[in-house]
Amino acid sequence: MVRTRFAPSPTGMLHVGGLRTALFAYLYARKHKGDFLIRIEDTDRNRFVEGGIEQIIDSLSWGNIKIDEGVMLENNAIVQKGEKGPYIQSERFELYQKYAMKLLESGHAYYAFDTAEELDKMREVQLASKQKQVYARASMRNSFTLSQEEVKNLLAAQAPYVLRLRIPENEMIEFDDLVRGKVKIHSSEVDDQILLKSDGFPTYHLANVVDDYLMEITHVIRGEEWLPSTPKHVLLYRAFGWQAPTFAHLSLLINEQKQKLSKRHGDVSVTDFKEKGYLPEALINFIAFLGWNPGDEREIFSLEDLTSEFDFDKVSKAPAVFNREKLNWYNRQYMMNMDLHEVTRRALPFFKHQGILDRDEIDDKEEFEVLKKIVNLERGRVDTLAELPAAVGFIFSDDLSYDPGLLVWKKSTVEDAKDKLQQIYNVLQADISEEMWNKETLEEHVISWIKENEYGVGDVLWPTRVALSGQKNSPGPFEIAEVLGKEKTLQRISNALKT
RNA sequence: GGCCCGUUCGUCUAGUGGUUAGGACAUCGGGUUUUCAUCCCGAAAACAGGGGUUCGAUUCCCCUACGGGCUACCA
Repeated sequence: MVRTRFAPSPTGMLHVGGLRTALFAYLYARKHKGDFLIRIEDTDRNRFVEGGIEQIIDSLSWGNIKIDEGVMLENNAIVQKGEKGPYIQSERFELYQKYAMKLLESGHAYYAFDTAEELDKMREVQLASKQKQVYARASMRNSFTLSQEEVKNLLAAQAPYVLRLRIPENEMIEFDDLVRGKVKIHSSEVDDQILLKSDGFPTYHLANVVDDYLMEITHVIRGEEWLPSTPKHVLLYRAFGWQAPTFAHLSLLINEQKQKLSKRHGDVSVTDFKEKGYLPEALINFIAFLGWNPGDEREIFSLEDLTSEFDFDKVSKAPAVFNREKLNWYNRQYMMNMDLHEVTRRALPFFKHQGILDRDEIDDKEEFEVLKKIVNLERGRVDTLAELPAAVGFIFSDDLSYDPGLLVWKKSTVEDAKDKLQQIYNVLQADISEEMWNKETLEEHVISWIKENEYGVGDVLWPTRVALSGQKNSPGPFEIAEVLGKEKTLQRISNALKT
């Protein structure tokens, strides 16, 4: 039974890199009919952000990543589900104490009483003498350098202490990584990691290992930044006598400048992309392809497709640049190919935001149908949902202001343009009833009328389109006319005649 | 500084000893189209460098360079 987990700290927004890590963990679990769980790693009380947990889970569910176990949201309230809980580390406080004590008893952990200043000094000296930057066990104040008596006294006097992991001497620590293969690090490079802080809270390393074991996690899927500390984790599993899970360390997401994706250089959080009008399907598809591919030339993958095809043997080791252009392309693909009703529904909040609508839900069926047509006009011409309201703004504007010269097609003249507009006005007025007013009928009729009169198509259609849109570039005149309806269409043509 | 990880077109990548090194985004050119967008066709564009191993290296090994990560009582 495969069990994977995503274990964020509640420090605020979910980073797109975090979304990708969660996605890969989710996909792997799904593919193997296992469970995907969420655990909150809030052992650092200084980094807690109010509402952080909700936001992260919210972002995951926006991306359609379903949580099987652990921390989730129900009616916007945090709930925990599953047999292995609690799933929030601050609620598991005693547990870590207990396991830390076991390590102490078995000699894998020891007391250390050094102050922050002493540790700073140690590092300073090491740096100056070009020694390794690891805890100098032999020259600091700890179970090794102090007598049992002294340790006992310090403890009795309630002196602050930490528990450190005793790293074995002169040993090559090896582990297999699903994306990197065999990784080896010599124990002399590994620090005597603090396991229990002086405030009694565990560090990531202890809590992570204890929880992954207790929650029966089979595959630890996380970012590359954890690779250097994995030997500590391997040693911890061994010290406890537990079998270590399988590791998979994902490469990082970087920006165009090849640096770690960060807030300073633009959008990084999932909410940013949601608010910019990206479709979750597009973001997920794009992000999955940053470091993974199916091995052939297909590019459009639904979450279901990804679930069945994802595997770590096709995950690349190199970091990937988060390229906005490609994301935009994906988003367009999804906007164009998604069911119009659905796209429109999702665009509603953006229309509201732009003040075109006064609400983000529409119950009236007819009103919604009209909006669908409006959305359809521009959905293939914009990158995101957020750009839609502005793009269709001309539909809602009752007086378009544009340079009359814009009505003139190529080498034609103002007079000719107006002549054509007057003629088309008459034709539409007389020949096409309200009932027959749709783009197919309009096009059929107008085009044959143009042919009969041997007019140039552009000579008629260009001024008509400009009269209806007021813009140099826009959808075609028949599409716009359909959305506008007969009355408004004629009104706009007549307005153009007056310019 | 030390350790670890990485390196194929500008970008995402395919490729696992013998290929005209393929695709996608972006770019440029052409076509369809009343404009834009779409669509179609085409072009330019890459194996970081140096040593090995081999009949033969993008592919395997080593070194160098470059990039990144870690080096906290943060995760």
